[in-house]
Amino acid sequence: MTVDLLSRQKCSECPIRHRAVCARCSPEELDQLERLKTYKSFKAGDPILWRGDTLTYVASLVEGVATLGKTMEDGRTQMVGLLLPSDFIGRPGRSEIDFDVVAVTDLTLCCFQRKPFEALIGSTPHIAQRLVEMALDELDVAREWMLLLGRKTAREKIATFINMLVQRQHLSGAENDKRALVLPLTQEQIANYLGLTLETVSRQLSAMKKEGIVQFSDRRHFEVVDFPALHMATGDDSDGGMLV
Amino acid sequence: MTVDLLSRQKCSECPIRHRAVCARCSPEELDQLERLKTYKSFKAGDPILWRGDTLTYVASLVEGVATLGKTMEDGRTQMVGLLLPSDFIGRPGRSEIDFDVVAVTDLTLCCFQRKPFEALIGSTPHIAQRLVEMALDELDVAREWMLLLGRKTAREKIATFINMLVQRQHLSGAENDKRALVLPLTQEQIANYLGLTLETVSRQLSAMKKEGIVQFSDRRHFEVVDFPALHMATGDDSDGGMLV
DNA sequence: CGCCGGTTTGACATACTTCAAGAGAAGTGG
DNA sequence: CCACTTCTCTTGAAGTATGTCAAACCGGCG
Repeated sequence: MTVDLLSRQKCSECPIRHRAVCARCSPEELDQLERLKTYKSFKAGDPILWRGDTLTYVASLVEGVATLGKTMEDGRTQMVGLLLPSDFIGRPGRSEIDFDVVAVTDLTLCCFQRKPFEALIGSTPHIAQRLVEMALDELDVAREWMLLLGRKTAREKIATFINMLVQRQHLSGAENDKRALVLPLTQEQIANYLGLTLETVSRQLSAMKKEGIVQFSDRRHFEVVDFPALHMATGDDSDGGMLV
Repeated sequence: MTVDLLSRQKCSECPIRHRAVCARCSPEELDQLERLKTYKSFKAGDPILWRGDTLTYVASLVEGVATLGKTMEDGRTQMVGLLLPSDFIGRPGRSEIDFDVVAVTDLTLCCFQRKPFEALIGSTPHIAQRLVEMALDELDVAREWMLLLGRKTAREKIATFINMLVQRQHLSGAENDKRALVLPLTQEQIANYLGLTLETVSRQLSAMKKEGIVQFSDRRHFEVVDFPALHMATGDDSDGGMLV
């Protein structure tokens, strides 16, 4: 369920200020955005957008986790993107969205009406530039995932997935203990992300626990014990980046 | 092997004029591009760019077919994109490319030095806009393909692939007989595109021939005989778009 | 003609799925 | 605070789509 918050936080204090679409904006440009924006909140499990919905607004994910997914008629589903804070939802230029966006945790969006936002793109090149950049980054990620989906084994998929979590979590400056990781997804969701069944995910995770590569404190929190082994298991670059 | 052609064709007579990055350009903007561009030709099988190469130029594919691919150390490879005329190669803002680009047929590129091109993006919004649009389109395609790679059966993959060929070939206004199709890839390449082995591709194609869904005239030319059955076999929207 | 890349076909192997049952957590309501 | 339901995860046994290995074929091309 949507909750519209009236309170508009200052963009300058926004946690995703330097990574979102607005990253490159000058103070004046930021002012324009600030007048346009609204916050919306969603509870874990809430659908944010359904495939085929008219896209009246676009948004930056401020806090929380969401998934992009596609579902076939018989129920098979494939997650095609994992949205973390600073990621962008929606596409200027298209009025319809082509997949489902679902809140995985409680989350809040920074929304802009699509039309005015599109106008802004035309007039402020900093946003357009950043948008191209973000789209191309996502494209790289999507292509990396195509390799994973098409060619990697179950074990490699899991290892790659964990490795990605590690990197994205570090990147976003969440400076908790370097090794403590939050797993926002259920195993069924992981399965949908990796093109596997939940049973296979469970079995592979158990195996990696038993082998001492990862260790779970509870269902949602774990840490990587053996990084080299994890890298090894991804199937990527056999040497990989030396330890963090 | 690269051949640099000196002759600069008029942009206004270019076959991909209205679909490539330059689609939206005004005559004056086109002039600027015209001064910047060079043509390069490649023979079938030539590598155009290797993963890790420095990206000194970006380009539009004018004629021919190329593939984007990723290869793992042990040789497994996954094609992550199929480039047809008007598609764009390279990404402004990044100096390195993250996958291999290979010419499948003889082809010609319309190249721009990356630096001047990036400058142009800053100054002419029409190019930036078109670039966002194209990047987001590619992203949609990539995500559709993720569903295919992660969840579809071999048969659904093949059917979807053929269906895509049909649509792209029609779209690009090549007005030969509506049903006659050119298959630019070998079965091994198709396999790499679909996350299968060549044997599976061969078997599924044979099956579809036997069932009278498609028909081959020679190794590279075929036609779809039974469109409804083809749609059915893709696993998408069971009704699908009524016949063309 | 004989080679060579691409394709076909068969027999066999296996990684992953499917089906099924049970055990923990975790939320819900009295 | 304790039953009761509902998720989520675990583990096993059996099935299957697809991969692997191997041989033969086919059409071009030098």
